[in-house]
Amino acid sequence: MFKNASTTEKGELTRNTILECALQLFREKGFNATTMRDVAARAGVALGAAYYYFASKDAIVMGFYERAQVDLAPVLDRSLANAKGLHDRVSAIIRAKLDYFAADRKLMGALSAHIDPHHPLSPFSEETRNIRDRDIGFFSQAVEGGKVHVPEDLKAHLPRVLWLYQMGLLLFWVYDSSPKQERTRKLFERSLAIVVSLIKLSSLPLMRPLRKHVTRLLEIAYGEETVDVLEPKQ
Amino acid sequence: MFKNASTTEKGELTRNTILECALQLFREKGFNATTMRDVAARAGVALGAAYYYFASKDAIVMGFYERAQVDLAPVLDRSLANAKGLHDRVSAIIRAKLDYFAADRKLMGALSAHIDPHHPLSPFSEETRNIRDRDIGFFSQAVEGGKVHVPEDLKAHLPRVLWLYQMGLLLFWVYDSSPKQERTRKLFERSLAIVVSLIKLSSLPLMRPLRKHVTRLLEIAYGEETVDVLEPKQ
DNA sequence: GTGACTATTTGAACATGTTCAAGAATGCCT
DNA sequence: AGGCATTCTTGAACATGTTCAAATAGTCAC
Repeated sequence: MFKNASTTEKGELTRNTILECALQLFREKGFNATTMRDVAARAGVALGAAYYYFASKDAIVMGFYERAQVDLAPVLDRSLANAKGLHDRVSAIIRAKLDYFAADRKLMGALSAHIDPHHPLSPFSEETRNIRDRDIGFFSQAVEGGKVHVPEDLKAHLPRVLWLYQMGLLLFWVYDSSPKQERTRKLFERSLAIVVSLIKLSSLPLMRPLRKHVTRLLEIAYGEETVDVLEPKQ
Repeated sequence: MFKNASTTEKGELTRNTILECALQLFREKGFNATTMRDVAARAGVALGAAYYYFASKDAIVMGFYERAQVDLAPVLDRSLANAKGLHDRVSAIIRAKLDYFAADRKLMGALSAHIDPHHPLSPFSEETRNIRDRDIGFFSQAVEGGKVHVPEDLKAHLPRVLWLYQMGLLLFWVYDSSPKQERTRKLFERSLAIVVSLIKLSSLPLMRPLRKHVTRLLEIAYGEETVDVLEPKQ
């Protein structure tokens, strides 16, 4: 998500300098209080250079996030390799992220402001699909190696549901003003226990009607309904 | 949520003129494409006058929302008076809102952008507590007159949960690009059926452990934990 | 009417995100 | 070396949200 892919080492160096200086300033003064003029000055370039490499102020944060995804991939692979059950695997993924982003919690708020799926920086947008799909991929792996039998109909949706669950948690965490975000920690522990229990219960024959309802709901929400759109209301 | 409460009829007139003209322009051109200079010009006042009455461009939308709450109150009272069961009562409340805001769906997006609870325009902020509590009050009424037995521990939280459910739905609706937001309609129907079923099931003895878990979770999320903060993990 | 005080209105100025035409630097080919 | 194309850099200018000192209008008491 940057404006001009540098084709030279010199350009790459300038881009990285701008990115690093911006992140420094964001951490020191906050995203909102840092101006692009501040960034350009610290990087020792002209204001226009910042815009040559980054489409907008927000896009700098996206640059950070994209790099984070690259950094995190090996960490997540390792975490998954070391965790056995579904609970531990999902927990490991989310913890790895909370740890990685701990020093930049405030900065994450600049990303979380983009709810509109049409905004290029939104977690739900077409432009960020690549990041999203890779992230969801880790949850797929968590489910696959989680030693819990998940019914096929739910299994198709579960990685994305877990991803949404994670996004909700991260959002709560970003704005959690409790000491060391302990509220998020507690919420995480308890909610994950419930989520995993519900997943385990989902294959019970007793749960089938509810499960059908829920998967149907997810299809609607994702805009991925199957052909029975004229199905009569039950 | 306006900056200067008008003490004169003249001031009140000017404020309303600015508000009406702004809303016109927001509907015609969209919130983002409308400038405060556009607003001032259409209202026939100076740019500074707009800021004398409204703290910011966003605050104009909040002015609209506050007025909507006033408009909606009698509608919601009537809707509740005409609906009998919990499902119908909650449905009536949410439908009334979807209907009222139908012509201004895009404009609602300007409000929904404020996730940060510390932002004065956020649905979760201290500044909007008054609006929030009144809205939650309607859900309390829906629960009270809904002819469903709700266990006491859950009952304390249910109006707020239903309010959150509604906010999620409205958010989905704001960004729903399907024809006539039919996806929202389907999601609403199905999800409300599930929500009401879960509420009905909540008083079963079988559900007590889960219910305890969930109410505990809600307490954490709201930052309203009771004294057993040192409770050992089970 | 005058003076004091308050409320309202004004528009130039400011702050900051963003744009863009022009110039400089670099690399390749003849 | 010169010419050309591409990339990078610049900073003035623009757009728009916002501020604020000064001017104007209105009210009340004397």
